[in-house]
Amino acid sequence: MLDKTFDHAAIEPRLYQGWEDSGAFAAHPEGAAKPFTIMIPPPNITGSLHIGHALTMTVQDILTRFRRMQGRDALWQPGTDHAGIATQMVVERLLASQGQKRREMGREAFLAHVWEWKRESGGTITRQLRRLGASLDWPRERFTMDEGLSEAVREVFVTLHSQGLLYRDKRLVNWDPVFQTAISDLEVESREVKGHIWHLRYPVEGEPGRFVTVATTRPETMLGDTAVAVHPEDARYTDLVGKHLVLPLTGRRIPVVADAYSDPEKGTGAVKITPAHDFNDFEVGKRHGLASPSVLDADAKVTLAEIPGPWAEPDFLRSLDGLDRFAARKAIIAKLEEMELLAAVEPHVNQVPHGDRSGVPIEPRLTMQWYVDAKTLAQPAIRAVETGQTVFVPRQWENTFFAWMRDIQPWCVSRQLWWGHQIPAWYAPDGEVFVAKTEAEAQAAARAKFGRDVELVRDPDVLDTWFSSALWPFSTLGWPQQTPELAKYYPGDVLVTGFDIIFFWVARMMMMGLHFMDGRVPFEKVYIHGLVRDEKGQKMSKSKGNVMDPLELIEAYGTDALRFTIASLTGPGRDVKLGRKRVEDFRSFGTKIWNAARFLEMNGIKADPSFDPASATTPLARWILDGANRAVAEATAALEAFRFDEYAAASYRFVWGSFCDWFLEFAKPVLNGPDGPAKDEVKGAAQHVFGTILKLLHPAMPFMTEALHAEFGYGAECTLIRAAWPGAVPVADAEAAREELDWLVGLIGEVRGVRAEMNVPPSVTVPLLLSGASGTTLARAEAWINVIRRMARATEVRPLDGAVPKGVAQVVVGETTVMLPLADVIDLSAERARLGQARAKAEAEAAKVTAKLGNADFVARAKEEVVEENRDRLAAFQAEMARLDAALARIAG
RNA sequence: GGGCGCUUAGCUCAGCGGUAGAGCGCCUGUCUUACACACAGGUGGUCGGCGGUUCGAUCCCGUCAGCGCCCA
Repeated sequence: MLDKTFDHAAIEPRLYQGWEDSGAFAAHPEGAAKPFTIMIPPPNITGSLHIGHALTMTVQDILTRFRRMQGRDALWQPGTDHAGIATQMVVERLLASQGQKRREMGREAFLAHVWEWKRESGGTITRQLRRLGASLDWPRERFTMDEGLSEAVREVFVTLHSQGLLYRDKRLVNWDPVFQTAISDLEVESREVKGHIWHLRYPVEGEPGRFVTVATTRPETMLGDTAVAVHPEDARYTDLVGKHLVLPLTGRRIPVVADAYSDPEKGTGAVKITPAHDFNDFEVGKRHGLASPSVLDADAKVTLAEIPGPWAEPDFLRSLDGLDRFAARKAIIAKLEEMELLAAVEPHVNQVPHGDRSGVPIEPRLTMQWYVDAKTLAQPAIRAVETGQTVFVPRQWENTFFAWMRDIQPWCVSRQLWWGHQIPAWYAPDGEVFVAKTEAEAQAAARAKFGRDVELVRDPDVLDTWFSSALWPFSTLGWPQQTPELAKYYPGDVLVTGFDIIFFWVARMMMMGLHFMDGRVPFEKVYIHGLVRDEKGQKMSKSKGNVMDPLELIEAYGTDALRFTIASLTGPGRDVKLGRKRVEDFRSFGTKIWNAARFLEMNGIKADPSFDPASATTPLARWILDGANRAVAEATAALEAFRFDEYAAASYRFVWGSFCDWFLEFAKPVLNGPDGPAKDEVKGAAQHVFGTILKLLHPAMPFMTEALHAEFGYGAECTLIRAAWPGAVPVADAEAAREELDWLVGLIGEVRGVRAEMNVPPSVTVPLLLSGASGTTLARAEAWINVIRRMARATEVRPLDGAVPKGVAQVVVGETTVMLPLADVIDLSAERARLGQARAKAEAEAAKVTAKLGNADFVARAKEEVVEENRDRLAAFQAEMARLDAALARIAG
């Protein structure tokens, strides 16, 4: 006996264990089945399951389970990401709380702590993915820093370097003063900050009393100014171009240069150029051959090292040495004001770049870093999307991808961190660099170069975390070894992710995949889903206090409820607004299925493989079998098209709206009746369709469906996951069955409607008298008498013979007028009003169609079938009006 | 400033050239022997505004407005 309710807390973990232990999630590279591959976006090892994971992983698991049931050799590749900065931050903080400092303990000891931390805490997210029911092939789990993936990283680094696509360069980078590392453009976010624009007066050399006023938002960098730029066509400054100014404080002579970068409309039209501390100024400096002294160090504190004396204000400059950039700003402004060189101060809202992890303003800093030539690698990736080798779903995201890729900048891949893949480059004492997979190879190269052994020092930096993530689609399959997995599962079928990492990850996988896998894309489709927001559409954040914990929802409502809710809300290109209430609502659907199962069980219905749908003879069996066929077709098409909302809706509609609301009710009289072929057929159809329902819903609701599958004997426990996805079964004369059942549903609906409107209590049952009924209708009424009695609260159904009884309510069903004698309860004027209303409605519709058909243009130009359809509709409305007129006439007297 | 998207019933959203739909909510009944996480019935919309294309526009085009996101 099934329990009264589905005990998710007890059943879900047991079934998951069962699947995992029986190898149900395993891919079979040795098998012949067509593969279906999804690479998990590797969660950070520092992470724990949040609601966004719940969305993306549910979507991936639905696809994986669906394709697996279709007979595909499904590989959903699991793994985690080492997450350089994030992890280093977490461990460093942990150590700090124990009074230990990273730099004091040294690199080796620190890394040992990180690995230790990973062993203890790194498995959190993978345990939580199991709670979500994710059918990942766990024995294949990879980690971006495991030995194999590290080998792939070295291989790629060395190969790109040898191809000239990876190089060292001294350029401006985004420097994060908190983490003391370079970060990529993508890790920088622009934030609005209220600040000021300061107007500084720089004296013109040799013309006492003459000044050029420059406007700047960063006065503290003026120590590093090496020019002032004006627009070449700015008449105000034409005579100054080529002359020199005397930079206050340092006393340095700096030229006035003409450069179109200076915007005459902005500020004063003259702009100070600080090549070492501003990306635009750096470009200007290159064009004019300017020096680029740095005036801020790794901590973003003032350094005088690159500002040679003699200085104009030596005491003041010395007081700045080692001062934080913002303190230096204050000091310099005060000093310039004192010197009467501050012309004006205006309030201003700045767009200030911030480190996305540290949250502090980043500092452009001139350093030597490793770069990947992204521009070159991007070209094949752009072409692959243009030609449809990789298709984004929804398509509009391709624009986002193109916009980024067509304007891509060199990718800075080195990071001044310890946790990550250490760069495989070694330096000789003279600075010569040797890039090699191992130190031995680097030594050999050095020996060949110098003719003797030299002492090599390895580059201390590590690679950007996204460097290894970019290789994920093939490194996880064993590359650079040519493994059977690599041969079978590359390229992947679909990559599922949010739009926020199209640049970070999708674009880079495309570049690396195409480059290292013989021009083959890493995945054929990219499905981009929305963000999870709260029920008001607000982004979830800890500070707003509106975060939802998926694990808490799972505990409260069960995994299936959460997953089905997510599927229902995941429409195309839309964010998912999720509230607790939504999950609670959709849990009802699971309960509904559970109760239907209990009903089947108490009627002795269980799996019966001997039942042949093609041999069904009763309209009821044929109708529900045909309905199941249609639901399967809709759901399958929806899943093929990544329409998770439609998949959920089609399943929901069929299960609740057809199977439970009508079929089970229609079946009750038969099931309560005598044993025999009719009962056997209803039971056969019921178990068959219920089996189909379990399969249909398994991708979205894996646990309850798997439990019921075993309970009803469709198969051993934990075998539904491998059951064949349902297809259409042959059903004889489905059309006729549909017509008959539609009539029945229509009749019951109409009778219920009129009874409710007339306020007839359910306890009052009345006969149904048929007027104008065809032979077919009379035969149907007789055949379904027990159903009609029960569902339409009727005592009997018979043709009207003789006079119309006093006080009837009437409804039109097709050609028939159904009369309900309600002498005691009927309100004649209300009934007249009701019929009048129905007639008015039919008349209004008829008028609309008449007008349409009266339009010569419409008849001449519209498609023939549309015209025909409207003629049919007009006839139907007119017939209905006639019957309603007759009904009104009957009660008139 | 550039780009993308959204605006349909009280709420959340489907539909996207030819009868406006769903779920939830709300209202009215009902503990009808699977289910009150239920059953039955009902209420509710000039499909953001204005133009255009078309025999016909919620749907296509233009424009305006509001909202959201991305990039500068």
